Amino acid sequence: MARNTPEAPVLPLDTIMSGDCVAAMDSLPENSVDLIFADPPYNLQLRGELHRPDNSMVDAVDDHWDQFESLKAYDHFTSRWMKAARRILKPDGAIWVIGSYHNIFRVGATLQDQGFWILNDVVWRKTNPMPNFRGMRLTNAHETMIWASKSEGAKYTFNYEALKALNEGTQMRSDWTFPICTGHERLKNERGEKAHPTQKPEALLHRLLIATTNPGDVILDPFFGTGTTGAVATMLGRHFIGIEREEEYRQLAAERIAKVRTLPKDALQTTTSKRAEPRVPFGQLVERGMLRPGEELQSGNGRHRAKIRADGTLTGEGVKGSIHQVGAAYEGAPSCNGWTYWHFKREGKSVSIDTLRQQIRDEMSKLN
Amino acid sequence: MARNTPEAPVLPLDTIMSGDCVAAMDSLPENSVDLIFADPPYNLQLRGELHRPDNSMVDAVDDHWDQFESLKAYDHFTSRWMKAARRILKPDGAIWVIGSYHNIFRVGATLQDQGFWILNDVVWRKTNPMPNFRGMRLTNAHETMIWASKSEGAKYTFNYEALKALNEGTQMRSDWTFPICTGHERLKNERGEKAHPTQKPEALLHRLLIATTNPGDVILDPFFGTGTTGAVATMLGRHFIGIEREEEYRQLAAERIAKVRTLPKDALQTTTSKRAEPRVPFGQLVERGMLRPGEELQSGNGRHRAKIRADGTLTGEGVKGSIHQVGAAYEGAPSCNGWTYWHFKREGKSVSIDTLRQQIRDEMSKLN
DNA sequence: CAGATCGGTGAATCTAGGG
DNA sequence: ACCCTAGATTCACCGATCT
Repeated sequence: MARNTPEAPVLPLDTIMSGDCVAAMDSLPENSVDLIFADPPYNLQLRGELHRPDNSMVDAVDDHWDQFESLKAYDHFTSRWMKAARRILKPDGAIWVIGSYHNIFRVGATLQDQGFWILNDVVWRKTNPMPNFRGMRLTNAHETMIWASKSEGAKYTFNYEALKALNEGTQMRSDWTFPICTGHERLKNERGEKAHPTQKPEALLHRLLIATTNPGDVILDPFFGTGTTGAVATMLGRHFIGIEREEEYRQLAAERIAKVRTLPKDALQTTTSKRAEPRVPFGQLVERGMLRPGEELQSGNGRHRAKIRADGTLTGEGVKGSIHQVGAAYEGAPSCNGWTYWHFKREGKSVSIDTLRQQIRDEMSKLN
Repeated sequence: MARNTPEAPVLPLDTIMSGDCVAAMDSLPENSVDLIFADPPYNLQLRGELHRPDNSMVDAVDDHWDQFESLKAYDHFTSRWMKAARRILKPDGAIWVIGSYHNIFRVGATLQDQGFWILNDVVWRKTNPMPNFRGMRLTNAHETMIWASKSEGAKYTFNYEALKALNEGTQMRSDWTFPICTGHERLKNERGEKAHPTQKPEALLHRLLIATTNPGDVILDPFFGTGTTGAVATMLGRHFIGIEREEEYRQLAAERIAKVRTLPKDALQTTTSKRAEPRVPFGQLVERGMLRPGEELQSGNGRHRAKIRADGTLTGEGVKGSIHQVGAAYEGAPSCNGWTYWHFKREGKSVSIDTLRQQIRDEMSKLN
């Protein structure tokens, strides 16, 4: 618990410090904060401009604070802030760091090198990531968070039951699904543009703080930005200490947090969202070996046949395409539900491929 | 393509090499394999197997030093096998490495340090992970795979359209959901126990090989285990080279792969990208009389017009140039795909000039 | 007013090939 | 090495406006 007593040196609770985060952390007493949440620059290495297929331009992260000269310079930066963070962390405290593949491997290795003990890596799956516009790679649809205690064997905080409750009674997994921060939650500047390029969703911090802190704990965020950590900490009855170099962000964060009211104790309810049935791509039946490339499907009416290819498309009678496209072409129809149209043979019987989809859905319904 | 000709040194295709993977890789010619898939040991306490960099003795010491030494040894091990792998990889080849939070950060950092260029990190979400029995942490429900090219700017293989097809028409994301390897797919030893502790599901390799290799490519797996990579590569018409130290695993893998049949060629064909299609100059439509000089084209949105000239350029509204240049100028856009932008009239209907290009391409494909 | 339509946008290492 | 040009390329969601 945080308490400013004569024994415990005074902490600047619920305030936003300015200046360089290393200097600011060095000014705080050692072994004094319960949790550190760090969202450091990712060291994205932009090349030129990127346009969407409709020719509109993508507003990319090109801020000066994300520019580093080399991997070595980034490692040096990481080492410095992490060492300062480690000093002020209580022995039983913990740290979270979020990043993408550009920086997270350097971050994770540095954590281990400094004696932190990794407890989990958590994947934030974005429901609505930005697509890969040029079709050159996979859609970058997740970010990685590392959760680590100060050292091996330390008694970290983990509210197992609370998380289990958040997850409707089954253990919380290491993959968390949330939308990116958009809409009214996204802070705007006076010009109506996004105020900060990388504002994190409050839902992410909500789960993280419920999981690994208790009411009254002190959470330090050395890259405070527009203060999501402070807003959620305040709402959940925790204390925060923010550090942010940019005056504009400090100002916005302070205004934002001033509006937040701490929830009454009994109000921390789970937001359970019922979801539609998950979409199952036909290709998954092939990947999983439920159907084999080269195998033949028959239409339910028995009139048509098509062969499965390795990428989950069908081919036959001069047509290629998805199960829906080929079904529609065969029937001369504008559209066709391939899931009910196509059948396969098992033990002499004709079975709808939809039964295989149902098997996968049954598995998936156990996930988030 | 893999071929053993006098020019290309002989590769031990579709075989399992024995011994230490570094020694085995060092015996292969440089720049010779298309893809490396590596599933290295995760365990950081590998003292017996690892060569200590300084040959110092490991005895009872404090935890921190012990952890540091073991990280150092693991890094050394990683560095060695990765360097050997890098030498035999073709300049336009790529590597995949799979791991968990115990080792993946060290692996990723080493990849970057050695000059590999990360293309994506991919999360394998397990539908049925082992629960965390003690309730002390989150259920560890995923593993991380890193996909990297040999160097920045290298021309890696990525079958974008095939993956999009596998995902039923939308871009494949960086999170892949599959069950862990169980049931009949899981190899058993004579005692009925699981033969290998970390056998990977074939579905994972199926997607990975469809995504980043072509039929005939050579895939090397330095930690072959029970040969999932070899089994799936064989099924998909790719070549493999396995390296495995344990006699028992080699034996099981060989038996397993011997039972696999390569899929027929037509099942292996996957959806291709337009980028791979032969280039057709617009002027050819004019030369062939499909469009006539002097004829007018309209933009798809109906707002603009241009006249065709005999050399296959367009003119109108004070602009001259290629179909792309004039479209871009009209729209005030940085670029424009003239093939989809421009339309002509036939029998009262507006038809995209791209349909004419397709006619020529269809003719050309018959010449092969 | 409900529903349809349209425009905007998000941590991105985002082209290929010929001269 | 650079320069230029052809031409390929997007998903989920939010909010404002229109019907």
